[in-house]
Amino acid sequence: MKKKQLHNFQVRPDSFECSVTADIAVFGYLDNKLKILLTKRSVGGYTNHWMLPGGAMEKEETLEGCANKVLFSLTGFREIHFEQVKVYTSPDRHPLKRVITVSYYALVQPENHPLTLKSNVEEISWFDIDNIPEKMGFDHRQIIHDAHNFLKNNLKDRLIVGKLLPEKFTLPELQNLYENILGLQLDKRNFRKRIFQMDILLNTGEKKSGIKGGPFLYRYKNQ
Amino acid sequence: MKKKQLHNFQVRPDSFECSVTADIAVFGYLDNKLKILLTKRSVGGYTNHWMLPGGAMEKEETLEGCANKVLFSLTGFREIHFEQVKVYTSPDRHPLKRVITVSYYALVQPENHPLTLKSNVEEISWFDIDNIPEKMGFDHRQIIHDAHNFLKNNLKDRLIVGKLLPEKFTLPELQNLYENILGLQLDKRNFRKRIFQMDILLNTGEKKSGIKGGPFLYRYKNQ
DNA sequence: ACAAAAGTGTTCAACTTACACCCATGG
DNA sequence: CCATGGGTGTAAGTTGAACACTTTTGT
Repeated sequence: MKKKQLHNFQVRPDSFECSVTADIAVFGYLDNKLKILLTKRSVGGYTNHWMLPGGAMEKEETLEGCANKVLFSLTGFREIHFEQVKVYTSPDRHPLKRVITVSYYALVQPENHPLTLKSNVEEISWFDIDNIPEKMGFDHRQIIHDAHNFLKNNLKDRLIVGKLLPEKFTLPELQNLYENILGLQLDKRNFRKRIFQMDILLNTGEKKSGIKGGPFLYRYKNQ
Repeated sequence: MKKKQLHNFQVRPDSFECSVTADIAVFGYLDNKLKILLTKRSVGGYTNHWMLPGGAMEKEETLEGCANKVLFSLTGFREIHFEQVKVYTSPDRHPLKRVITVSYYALVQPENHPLTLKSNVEEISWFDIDNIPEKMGFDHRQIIHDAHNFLKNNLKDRLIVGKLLPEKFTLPELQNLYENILGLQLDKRNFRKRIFQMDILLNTGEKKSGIKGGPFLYRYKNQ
């Protein structure tokens, strides 16, 4: 006779276990477009699908540590700052076994992070955020959507987009980045006013050449 | 010879697994104070410590499902709305084994949810949010702190505090609730203006008796 | 009738939005 | 020299903050 399970949800040695992965939505800004970094893997499930870089947490690491390790391993990117976005726990989200995933987002400058093919990666590429592949592995389309929303919301209060631009950039470049993230047009004068009020930029005095109008180059204050 | 692990973080059948729990920060509003619901368990680790209601996810359920089940089992509360707050993955956060937890927050009216001692619960009680026990189980002190911040931030844009009040309430009661969550004093007239602008309240025409001044009772619009 | 709490408007400052022209540079 | 994009200011509307007295009810 099957023993009726007591309603005791304390963790016991034999509590159910599953694998845990970190999936990282790396955003970049390239060709005046907000991009997201996707890979095709040469091993595992979904080998023919684009997916976010991600991988399984191991015994002695935090998920943040895992995210760092995995991202380095799949892309070579190092010392990237992450933030948690959301947990996905649908029982059938992974074809092989029960796996829950935590999504992170990160911002990088593609110029400083050239793409190289590391082992187990078949393809790696930046995709326009509003033009990602139709069929993606797992629930990564949803994860990207949620991460993009998270980024939009963060843009409003905190100001975390420095990482997406090279050290020196022009104000129109910064404005275009904002417009890309938010998906809307901003007024040039009002945008500049807001940015200057924040008092976070330093005019280097240099002008960017090759562009009509001769825009000044700025960089973020502090270090 | 130990086989060197390839840097392949794909999920495999033998990928590391751990238990996953949901911990729920249930907020209530009682005696004009914002409270959080804590339990002492009669089984498992930390039996002498207050802790958040929570428990382990099982094979065929989502974490949200788990949170619902666990909360019902430990408190009898049903059909509560949750939102994810954060994931905690420190390898040594649980004394028995590797366990990661996802925290949720929920809002209830204590009047509608009388506390009863369910099985495996030794004590259950509402605690003032700014006067929680010194020693708590696991990292629950941190989790409560993060959940409270989450609630504060949510209060600013979305308006999700209806669940903390009885169906009919006075504006001073609502204001006191806001002040409790935010931890600051608000101007009566400005508060009323803001709330009325939102156009979410309906004046029932009734007055609450037993209180000098004879305040009107309001309720949220729609259903 | 007195004490306690509810209810009510206005002013000022700060911020947000809309809007048009001149200047610098590249071709 | 002309086309392209960069840079600048002001006025109107909106929002947020400060502030005191009258009305209602309980005791």
